[in-house]
Amino acid sequence: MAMNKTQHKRSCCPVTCTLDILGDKWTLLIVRDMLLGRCYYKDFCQSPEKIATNILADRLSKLVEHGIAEKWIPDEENGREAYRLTAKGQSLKTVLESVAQWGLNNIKGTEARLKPK
Amino acid sequence: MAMNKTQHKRSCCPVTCTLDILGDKWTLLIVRDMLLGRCYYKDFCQSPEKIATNILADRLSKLVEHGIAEKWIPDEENGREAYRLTAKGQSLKTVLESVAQWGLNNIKGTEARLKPK
DNA sequence: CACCTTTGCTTGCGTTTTGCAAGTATGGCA
DNA sequence: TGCCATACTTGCAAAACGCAAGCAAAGGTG
Repeated sequence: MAMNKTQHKRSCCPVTCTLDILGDKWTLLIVRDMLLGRCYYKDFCQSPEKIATNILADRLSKLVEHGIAEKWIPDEENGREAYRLTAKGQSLKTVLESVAQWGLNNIKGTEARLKPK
Repeated sequence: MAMNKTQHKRSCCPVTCTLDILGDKWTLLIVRDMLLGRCYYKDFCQSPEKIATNILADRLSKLVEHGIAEKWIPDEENGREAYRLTAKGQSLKTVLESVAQWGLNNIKGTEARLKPK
């Protein structure tokens, strides 16, 4: 999948710059899952939207690259690698909440169903 | 440009459904411009991000199709067609504000420079 | 400790979307 | 009536996406 070439900034508008990082159909869904406490690659694959694995790998590396997420090893019995949000990533919670609220108010058939893991 | 086939809903999550409509690099910028009072095709073309005209036409038609924007004729001396947000579109203001605030807080070099027209 | 399964990716390839340039149709104005 | 600005559409190459398959490494099992 495409790697990061030095990316052109379309403008200095904060909306534009945020969209340059988060403006696609998948990135915020991964952030959503992380906010719900999911952290393993497998967890993201199993979300109901069924992201393709190449897209997932690409978005995770970009989230890390932008300092929104980071890799770490949870202290559980198995020492598998995982991902979690940085403070910068955690601060996306307000964005996610406003997006979710707009969807609930304006799109019929939506439902806040996902539960923290 | 690709017209709307009956679109598959990835899940009932309000974040997902919102991203199915707004999740790309351009749509929210058009909404931003409309919130700032811009309404003519030309106005959107002249924003600093320099959207391509085929993308703009496509996004405008999708915004209208989703009931976020509508065409209307302003009562000015010239009777040109224009676009404006519906109530549903206006309610995206909170989303835009949270996105803009996150950008201002987390991306260096961003600046809220655009002024209402 | 050999083998099997799960996990976390990468690769290939056909389809869709994007970006850029050029072309066209329509309305307003002189 | 002719010109110019506006509001698009069209064509095409390049990039991104979506799907299936493959693969390496870690863990668990007998």
